[in-house]
Amino acid sequence: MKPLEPAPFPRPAGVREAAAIQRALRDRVILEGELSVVRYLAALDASHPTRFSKVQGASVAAAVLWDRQEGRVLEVATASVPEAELFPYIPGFLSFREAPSYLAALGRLSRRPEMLLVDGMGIAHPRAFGIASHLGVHLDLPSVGVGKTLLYGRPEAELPRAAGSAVRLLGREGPVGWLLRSREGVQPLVVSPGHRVSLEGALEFVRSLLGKTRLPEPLRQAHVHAGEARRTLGG
DNA sequence: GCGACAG
DNA sequence: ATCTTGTCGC
Repeated sequence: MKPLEPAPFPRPAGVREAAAIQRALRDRVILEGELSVVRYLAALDASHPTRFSKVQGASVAAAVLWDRQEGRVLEVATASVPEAELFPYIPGFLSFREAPSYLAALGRLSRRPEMLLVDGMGIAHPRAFGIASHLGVHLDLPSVGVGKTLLYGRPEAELPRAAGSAVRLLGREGPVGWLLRSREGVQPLVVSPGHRVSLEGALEFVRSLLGKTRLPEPLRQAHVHAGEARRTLGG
Protein backbone atom coordinates (compact mmCIF):
# COMPACT_ATOMS: atom_id res chain seq x y z
CA MET A 1 0.00 0.00 0.00
CA LYS A 2 1.78 3.11 -1.17
CA PRO A 3 -0.12 6.09 0.22
CA LEU A 4 -0.03 5.27 3.91
CA GLU A 5 0.75 2.50 6.30
CA PRO A 6 -2.41 0.66 7.27
CA ALA A 7 -3.43 1.08 10.87
CA PRO A 8 -2.57 -1.92 13.05
CA PHE A 9 -5.26 -4.60 13.10
CA PRO A 10 -5.94 -5.43 16.75
CA ARG A 11 -6.34 -9.04 17.81
CA PRO A 12 -9.10 -9.44 20.42
CA ALA A 13 -8.60 -11.62 23.48
CA GLY A 14 -11.83 -13.49 22.88
CA VAL A 15 -15.22 -13.47 21.18
CA ARG A 16 -16.60 -11.06 23.72
CA GLU A 17 -14.09 -8.41 22.80
CA ALA A 18 -14.33 -9.28 19.11
CA ALA A 19 -18.07 -8.70 19.12
CA ALA A 20 -17.56 -5.40 20.90
CA ILE A 21 -15.12 -4.30 18.20
CA GLN A 22 -17.61 -5.25 15.49
CA ARG A 23 -20.41 -3.33 17.17
CA ALA A 24 -18.15 -0.33 17.63
CA LEU A 25 -17.06 -0.22 14.00
CA ARG A 26 -20.24 -1.13 12.17
CA ASP A 27 -21.67 2.37 12.38
CA ARG A 28 -18.86 3.54 10.11
CA VAL A 29 -20.16 1.43 7.25
CA ILE A 30 -21.51 3.51 4.40
CA LEU A 31 -24.12 1.77 2.27
CA GLU A 32 -24.01 4.16 -0.62
CA GLY A 33 -22.02 4.18 -3.78
CA GLU A 34 -21.78 2.66 -7.16
CA LEU A 35 -18.77 0.86 -8.62
CA SER A 36 -19.40 0.86 -12.35
CA VAL A 37 -16.34 3.00 -13.07
CA VAL A 38 -13.92 0.92 -10.98
CA ARG A 39 -11.05 -0.37 -13.06
CA TYR A 40 -8.52 -1.81 -10.58
CA LEU A 41 -9.76 -4.05 -7.82
CA ALA A 42 -8.15 -6.51 -5.46
CA ALA A 43 -9.71 -9.94 -4.89
CA LEU A 44 -8.83 -11.69 -1.63
CA ASP A 45 -8.88 -15.33 -0.59
CA ALA A 46 -7.02 -17.50 1.90
CA SER A 47 -5.85 -21.10 2.18
CA HIS A 48 -5.05 -22.94 5.39
CA PRO A 49 -2.65 -25.85 5.91
CA THR A 50 -3.92 -28.75 7.93
CA ARG A 51 -2.29 -29.06 11.32
CA PHE A 52 0.80 -31.33 11.18
CA SER A 53 2.01 -30.09 7.83
CA LYS A 54 5.64 -29.42 6.91
CA VAL A 55 5.52 -25.79 7.87
CA GLN A 56 3.65 -24.58 10.87
CA GLY A 57 -0.01 -23.93 10.30
CA ALA A 58 -0.73 -20.54 8.88
CA SER A 59 -3.15 -18.44 6.96
CA VAL A 60 -1.85 -18.06 3.43
CA ALA A 61 -3.53 -15.20 1.60
CA ALA A 62 -3.53 -14.13 -2.01
CA ALA A 63 -4.38 -10.66 -3.28
CA VAL A 64 -5.09 -10.53 -6.99
CA LEU A 65 -4.98 -7.14 -8.65
CA TRP A 66 -7.55 -7.33 -11.41
CA ASP A 67 -8.00 -4.99 -14.35
CA ARG A 68 -11.71 -4.85 -14.96
CA GLN A 69 -11.32 -3.00 -18.23
CA GLU A 70 -8.97 -5.56 -19.72
CA GLY A 71 -10.56 -8.43 -17.85
CA ARG A 72 -7.27 -9.89 -16.64
CA VAL A 73 -4.93 -10.38 -13.71
CA LEU A 74 -2.32 -7.64 -13.43
CA GLU A 75 -0.49 -8.80 -10.35
CA VAL A 76 -0.57 -11.42 -7.61
CA ALA A 77 0.76 -10.96 -4.09
CA THR A 78 0.76 -13.53 -1.30
CA ALA A 79 1.53 -13.44 2.40
CA SER A 80 1.15 -15.74 5.37
CA VAL A 81 0.63 -15.39 9.09
CA PRO A 82 1.68 -18.17 11.51
CA GLU A 83 -1.09 -20.10 13.21
CA ALA A 84 0.19 -19.03 16.63
CA GLU A 85 -0.68 -15.43 15.83
CA LEU A 86 -4.10 -16.23 14.47
CA PHE A 87 -7.44 -15.80 16.11
CA PRO A 88 -9.32 -19.12 15.90
CA TYR A 89 -12.00 -19.63 13.32
CA ILE A 90 -15.35 -18.92 14.90
CA PRO A 91 -18.43 -18.31 12.73
CA GLY A 92 -19.22 -14.63 12.86
CA PHE A 93 -15.63 -13.61 13.59
CA LEU A 94 -13.80 -14.58 10.43
CA SER A 95 -12.18 -11.19 9.95
CA PHE A 96 -10.10 -11.54 13.10
CA ARG A 97 -8.58 -14.70 11.67
CA GLU A 98 -8.07 -13.81 8.03
CA ALA A 99 -7.80 -10.04 7.80
CA PRO A 100 -4.17 -9.94 9.02
CA SER A 101 -2.89 -12.08 6.15
CA TYR A 102 -5.09 -10.21 3.68
CA LEU A 103 -3.66 -6.91 4.82
CA ALA A 104 -0.14 -8.28 4.49
CA ALA A 105 -0.82 -9.48 0.95
CA LEU A 106 -2.44 -6.19 -0.01
CA GLY A 107 0.62 -4.39 1.28
CA ARG A 108 2.74 -6.27 -1.24
CA LEU A 109 0.79 -5.06 -4.24
CA SER A 110 2.50 -2.29 -6.15
CA ARG A 111 -0.54 -0.10 -5.92
CA ARG A 112 -3.63 0.55 -3.88
CA PRO A 113 -6.74 -0.95 -5.50
CA GLU A 114 -9.93 1.04 -5.97
CA MET A 115 -12.01 -1.53 -4.12
CA LEU A 116 -11.86 -4.95 -2.46
CA LEU A 117 -13.70 -8.12 -3.46
CA VAL A 118 -13.62 -10.42 -0.46
CA ASP A 119 -14.40 -14.11 0.05
CA GLY A 120 -16.94 -13.84 2.84
CA MET A 121 -19.70 -11.56 4.04
CA GLY A 122 -20.24 -7.83 4.03
CA ILE A 123 -23.27 -6.73 6.06
CA ALA A 124 -25.03 -10.09 5.63
CA HIS A 125 -23.74 -10.85 9.09
CA PRO A 126 -25.28 -11.21 12.60
CA ARG A 127 -23.81 -7.88 13.66
CA ALA A 128 -23.81 -6.37 10.17
CA PHE A 129 -20.01 -6.36 10.05
CA GLY A 130 -18.52 -9.24 8.10
CA ILE A 131 -14.94 -9.43 6.86
CA ALA A 132 -15.64 -7.39 3.73
CA SER A 133 -17.06 -4.56 5.82
CA HIS A 134 -14.21 -4.79 8.31
CA LEU A 135 -11.53 -4.56 5.63
CA GLY A 136 -13.37 -1.81 3.81
CA VAL A 137 -13.69 0.32 6.91
CA HIS A 138 -10.14 -0.43 8.03
CA LEU A 139 -8.65 0.67 4.72
CA ASP A 140 -11.35 3.19 3.82
CA LEU A 141 -12.02 1.40 0.54
CA PRO A 142 -15.25 0.31 -1.08
CA SER A 143 -15.74 -3.42 -0.59
CA VAL A 144 -18.09 -6.23 -1.54
CA GLY A 145 -18.45 -9.64 0.09
CA VAL A 146 -18.97 -12.80 -1.91
CA GLY A 147 -19.68 -15.90 0.13
CA LYS A 148 -20.29 -19.48 -0.91
CA THR A 149 -22.73 -20.34 1.86
CA LEU A 150 -25.18 -18.35 3.91
CA LEU A 151 -24.29 -17.04 7.34
CA TYR A 152 -27.11 -14.61 8.05
CA GLY A 153 -30.28 -13.47 6.31
CA ARG A 154 -33.38 -15.02 4.86
CA PRO A 155 -34.08 -15.20 1.11
CA GLU A 156 -37.02 -12.97 0.22
CA ALA A 157 -38.31 -15.49 -2.31
CA GLU A 158 -37.36 -18.68 -4.07
CA LEU A 159 -34.34 -18.18 -6.28
CA PRO A 160 -35.02 -18.86 -9.97
CA ARG A 161 -32.90 -21.44 -11.67
CA ALA A 162 -31.68 -19.22 -14.47
CA ALA A 163 -28.13 -17.85 -14.49
CA GLY A 164 -27.94 -14.27 -13.29
CA SER A 165 -31.10 -14.37 -11.21
CA ALA A 166 -31.00 -12.93 -7.72
CA VAL A 167 -33.25 -12.52 -4.69
CA ARG A 168 -32.75 -10.24 -1.74
CA LEU A 169 -31.62 -11.42 1.65
CA LEU A 170 -33.53 -9.95 4.54
CA GLY A 171 -32.12 -9.27 7.96
CA ARG A 172 -33.96 -7.92 10.97
CA GLU A 173 -33.87 -4.32 9.89
CA GLY A 174 -34.10 -4.71 6.16
CA PRO A 175 -32.20 -6.08 3.17
CA VAL A 176 -28.61 -7.16 3.81
CA GLY A 177 -27.58 -8.68 0.52
CA TRP A 178 -28.43 -11.08 -2.24
CA LEU A 179 -28.48 -14.69 -3.26
CA LEU A 180 -27.08 -14.71 -6.76
CA ARG A 181 -27.25 -17.64 -9.16
CA SER A 182 -24.00 -16.98 -10.95
CA ARG A 183 -24.44 -19.93 -13.33
CA GLU A 184 -27.33 -22.16 -14.18
CA GLY A 185 -27.73 -25.06 -11.81
CA VAL A 186 -25.05 -24.02 -9.29
CA GLN A 187 -25.45 -23.18 -5.62
CA PRO A 188 -26.03 -19.44 -5.29
CA LEU A 189 -23.42 -16.97 -4.13
CA VAL A 190 -24.10 -14.74 -1.15
CA VAL A 191 -23.40 -11.17 -2.23
CA SER A 192 -23.49 -8.31 0.22
CA PRO A 193 -22.16 -4.76 0.36
CA GLY A 194 -19.11 -4.35 2.55
CA HIS A 195 -18.47 -0.60 2.61
CA ARG A 196 -19.06 2.48 0.45
CA VAL A 197 -21.39 0.68 -1.92
CA SER A 198 -25.15 0.29 -2.10
CA LEU A 199 -27.07 -2.95 -1.99
CA GLU A 200 -27.79 -2.71 -5.71
CA GLY A 201 -24.28 -1.53 -6.50
CA ALA A 202 -22.78 -4.62 -4.88
CA LEU A 203 -24.95 -6.95 -6.92
CA GLU A 204 -24.32 -5.20 -10.22
CA PHE A 205 -20.60 -5.13 -9.58
CA VAL A 206 -20.37 -8.85 -8.92
CA ARG A 207 -22.51 -9.57 -11.96
CA SER A 208 -20.06 -7.63 -14.09
CA LEU A 209 -17.26 -9.97 -13.01
CA LEU A 210 -18.95 -13.28 -13.72
CA GLY A 211 -17.37 -15.60 -16.24
CA LYS A 212 -17.77 -19.26 -16.97
CA THR A 213 -17.42 -20.52 -13.43
CA ARG A 214 -19.44 -20.22 -10.24
CA LEU A 215 -17.15 -17.67 -8.65
CA PRO A 216 -16.42 -14.27 -10.15
CA GLU A 217 -13.14 -14.62 -12.04
CA PRO A 218 -10.98 -12.40 -9.80
CA LEU A 219 -11.96 -14.42 -6.73
CA ARG A 220 -11.43 -17.68 -8.53
CA GLN A 221 -7.92 -16.52 -9.38
CA ALA A 222 -7.29 -15.52 -5.78
CA HIS A 223 -8.47 -18.95 -4.66
CA VAL A 224 -6.13 -20.72 -7.07
CA HIS A 225 -3.15 -18.60 -6.09
CA ALA A 226 -3.75 -18.92 -2.37
CA GLY A 227 -3.85 -22.69 -2.72
CA GLU A 228 -0.68 -22.76 -4.81
CA ALA A 229 1.13 -20.51 -2.38
CA ARG A 230 0.18 -22.74 0.53
CA ARG A 231 1.41 -25.89 -1.19
CA THR A 232 4.60 -24.13 -2.20
CA LEU A 233 5.25 -23.40 1.46
CA GLY A 234 4.81 -27.06 2.27
CA GLY A 235 1.25 -26.97 3.54
C1' DG B 1 -32.85 -24.27 26.31
C1' DC B 2 -32.44 -25.18 21.06
C1' DG B 3 -30.83 -24.43 16.61
C1' DA B 4 -27.50 -22.00 13.42
C1' DC B 5 -22.97 -21.41 12.37
C1' DA B 6 -18.75 -17.13 6.37
C1' DG B 7 -13.73 -19.60 5.92
C1' DA C 1 -10.59 -24.21 5.31
C1' DT C 2 -8.61 -29.37 4.52
C1' DC C 3 -8.37 -34.77 3.50
C1' DT C 4 -9.26 -36.76 -2.13
C1' DT C 5 -10.70 -40.16 -7.84
C1' DG C 6 -13.78 -41.11 -10.27
C1' DT C 7 -18.17 -40.14 -11.61
C1' DC C 8 -22.96 -38.30 -12.38
C1' DG C 9 -25.40 -34.47 -14.54
C1' DC C 10 -26.20 -29.87 -17.07
